[in-house]
Amino acid sequence: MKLKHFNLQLGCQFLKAFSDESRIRIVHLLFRNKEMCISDIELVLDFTQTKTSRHLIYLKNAGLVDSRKVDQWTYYSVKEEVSDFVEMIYKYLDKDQNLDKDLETYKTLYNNRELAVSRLHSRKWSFQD
Amino acid sequence: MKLKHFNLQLGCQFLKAFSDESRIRIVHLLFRNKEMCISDIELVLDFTQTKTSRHLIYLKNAGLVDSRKVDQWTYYSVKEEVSDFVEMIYKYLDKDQNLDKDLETYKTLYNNRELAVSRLHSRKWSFQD
DNA sequence: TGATTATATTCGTTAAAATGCATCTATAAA
DNA sequence: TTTATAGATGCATTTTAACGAATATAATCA
Repeated sequence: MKLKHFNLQLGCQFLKAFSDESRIRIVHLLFRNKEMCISDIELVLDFTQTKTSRHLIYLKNAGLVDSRKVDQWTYYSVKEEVSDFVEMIYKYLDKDQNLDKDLETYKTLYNNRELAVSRLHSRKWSFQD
Repeated sequence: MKLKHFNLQLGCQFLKAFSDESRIRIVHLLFRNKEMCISDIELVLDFTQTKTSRHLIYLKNAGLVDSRKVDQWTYYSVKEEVSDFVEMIYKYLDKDQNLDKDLETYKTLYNNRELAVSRLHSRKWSFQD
């Protein structure tokens, strides 16, 4: 954690963000896959668009994630300043298999090129060629 | 953490327990002072009786604390099986000074013999003598 | 036994959180 | 320019959480 002004309220805010199972699963995906857009998270976790978008905005307001816009997609990622905190949390939560299943689902969809990020990555390849 | 069956739901339950500032302060006191009764926690944190009792029952149901009855007092303590988890949490939260203030308040009241636990301890001394 | 003290619980209120449906906006593609 | 897609948001609903006041219970003490 490289946060300059850490206090009880902020810690409480972070922990509140992790008090919801949906958000735990979302942040886990972001943490393992670097960045993801709303529609891909929807697909992997089988959440509605509203639910997914709202949780990501919540996480952004809580100071846990960043976002960047690429064409019509908004890619979210875990903020660098809180990566220590997030890593600490998942050191414990990772013992659960359901989180692994989410990663498996992600991989399958990614390999089948059903995710928006697949296209982003192949675009990167063509830039590199 | 020496929990045999740790899973996402349990982790979520633990984190939910820490999503409330009052509970963060309560568990902090228990963690640092080994065990405390409701009335002492009330005094130190300036909480009402109802509020204090309910949060402790919440924490007990969540599997984070144990309780033992001594005369008319109920002493609560952090469960041994989750002490690793709790320690991890406070490794981050301890950066906040407000938690220190609570400990100071405890010490002052303790030294002034205004806490029920003071009497419990002096009873222990007399047993040892 | 009656009074006191510590804690739990019942009842009711208020606030916050989670979520869906429908809609709006922005961007890209046809 | 129309159409399609991604994402945000307004509105409404349901659930959950936090909390106080009053009361019940249990144990101690005079």
